[in-house]
Amino acid sequence: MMKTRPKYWLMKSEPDVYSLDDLIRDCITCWEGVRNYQARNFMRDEMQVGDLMLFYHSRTKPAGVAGIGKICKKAYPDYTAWDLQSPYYDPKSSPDNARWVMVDVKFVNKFPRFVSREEMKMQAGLEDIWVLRRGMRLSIQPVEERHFRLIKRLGRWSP
DNA sequence: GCCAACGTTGGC
DNA sequence: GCCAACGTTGGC
Repeated sequence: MMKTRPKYWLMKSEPDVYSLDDLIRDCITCWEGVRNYQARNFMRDEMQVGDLMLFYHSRTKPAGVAGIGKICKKAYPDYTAWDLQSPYYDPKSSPDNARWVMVDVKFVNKFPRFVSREEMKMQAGLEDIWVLRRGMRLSIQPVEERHFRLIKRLGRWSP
């Protein structure tokens, strides 16, 4: 049986840098600054317009899922990589040969209940979600549909 | 702020 | 191409 493409994602952001509330303000944002090959490959090769993502707040207390966004533009070159002023500048990337990509994400929903990492760890059915794996620090992760459904239920999202 | 677990770099 | 050293991530 052929493995199906993931349609759900978890994307990490440090709220001090960019939070879900920032996305509410902006409505749409470009997800710049991903500088990890595995994460890039997920965006470049697998993400499609219409996919839903869990907006995960990392490096904060508490960490966890704040809400939902939707991929609204497929992968295109991350131009911050060739912007000398950008913290994401990478001399190995250029307009002729873009090494990094980004997607655009549109705001969908802020959970009525923040779903903390602690709660996720307690939750039966989430034992094998990537984000809870030991040592897992990938900033873009595929999420199984059953995990996505469970988390949006915990967040009391009823579209 | 500590530090374990990763990912990347570069000497050999 | 190995692997030690270094830099980063991110929970705690």
